Amino acid sequence: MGFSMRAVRVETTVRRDQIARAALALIASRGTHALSVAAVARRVGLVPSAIYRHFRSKDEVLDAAIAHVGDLLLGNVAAARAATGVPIERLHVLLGRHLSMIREHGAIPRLIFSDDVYGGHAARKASMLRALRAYLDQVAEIAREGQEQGSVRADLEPDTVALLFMGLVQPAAVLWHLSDGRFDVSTHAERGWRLLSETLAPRDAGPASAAAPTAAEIPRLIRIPEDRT
Amino acid sequence: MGFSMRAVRVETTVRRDQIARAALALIASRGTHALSVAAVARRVGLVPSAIYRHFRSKDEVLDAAIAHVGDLLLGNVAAARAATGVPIERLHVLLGRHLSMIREHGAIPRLIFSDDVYGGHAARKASMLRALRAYLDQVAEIAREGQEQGSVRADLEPDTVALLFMGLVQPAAVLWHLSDGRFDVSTHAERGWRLLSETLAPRDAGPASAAAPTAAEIPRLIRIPEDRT
DNA sequence: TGTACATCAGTGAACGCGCGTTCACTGATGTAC
DNA sequence: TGTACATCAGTGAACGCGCGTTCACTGATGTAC
Repeated sequence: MGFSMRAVRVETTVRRDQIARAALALIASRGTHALSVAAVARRVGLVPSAIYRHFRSKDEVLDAAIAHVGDLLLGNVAAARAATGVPIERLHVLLGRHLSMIREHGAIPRLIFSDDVYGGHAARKASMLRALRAYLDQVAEIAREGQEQGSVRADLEPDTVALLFMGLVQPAAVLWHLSDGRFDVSTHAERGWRLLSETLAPRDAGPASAAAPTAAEIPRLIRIPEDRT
Repeated sequence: MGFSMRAVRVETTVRRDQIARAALALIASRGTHALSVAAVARRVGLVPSAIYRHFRSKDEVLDAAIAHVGDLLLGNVAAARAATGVPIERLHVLLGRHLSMIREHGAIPRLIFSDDVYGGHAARKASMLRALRAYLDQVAEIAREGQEQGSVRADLEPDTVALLFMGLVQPAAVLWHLSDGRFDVSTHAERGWRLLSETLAPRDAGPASAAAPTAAEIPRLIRIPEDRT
């Protein structure tokens, strides 16, 4: 332990990936201020200055970690799609995967809210927003599929469904983290899901609300106008 | 501008409050890593070392800011209670207040997720959890009042209602921040609220779900076991 | 197949900056007599 | 009412530490001939 040995040379495409993963793991376990170049290097088995062979700055390492988060989220959607063809069940599977992702990589919410994202360059904030939006769009898309086949109320705006879905996950994540894992995420998720799926299901008899607008006349909510930069 | 002048002497109880507010304002506008002793001092009109006449460390300043957040949240509940006596309307008013609080003091979510809270002493994490829990308890209490007078479904666990309420606010906060205010919070909130209030309302005819457990047999969700420290 | 050279990942020492904190001091406000 | 002293908020210089980044170097891998 602790003795030094020259690390084996690895090509930069592989190292970049290792470094991004190490950065994300560090944030997950100890927060973004634990994300030092030295810590990342140690985790990968390199000396701090070696990081600069693969990234131009610490900022770029963070950007790579953020991109990795986006990949993980979309990977969950793909898995949920593969698991079942029934839209409602897809959402249920996705919920479960998202929650267990939080239990493992606590990183996501910490990254989203971290000062490094907010305070950083506008470009980084935008790429985080893009990743989140892509995820929400996927959830909305599943809701839309449900509407087409009649298992989801037609008067709901898919984007609203996506946001409610996100609202099922986020508070759970906050409490879980703050309580050091003592908050019972799965029980909350089950109860929340029961209510959400109940809300999504079409009413058995008659229109739910006479004045409910149709999907067509509701402007999109998640489509945020692009930044002018 | 920029010339120096000895600050007028103010007693420490007042200064402590000024400093806590300044710290929160700084976090709100520029994130927790903008919370330097120097920045806080400048904002209050003091020299950095003067902070140490009122707090033993930067950590204590942060603790004071967190306590202030708790006060703001509970203040919103009191205002909602004062505004109307109808439980459902109270929740609606509270939602509106909470959202405009986010628009002004972006600080809350940033603080909750900040590394300073997570990475800091367990005591700080615990006090943040306590503040949040107190708020959720208040929301649950309002839901319970609604159940007593029959305007909220009796088969819902009040704590679940509180978490769903929080779930209405949080994603909105995230998107609002990431999009630099371009995400339409109030539209999302209105749609989400319409669905939530619909979900809370008792079904007109018959039991919503035959197997739905009664409130009495559901263990409390938000009552997280105390830490053993 | 062998030799010479270019490429590029890894190393460790050194730098400079920001920031939290300490400390001896100043001077105004409040209190004791 | 006046004088002497204690208290305590405010000051500015200085410290030490952590950390991102640079740079000249090493040495293994790949390529040209």
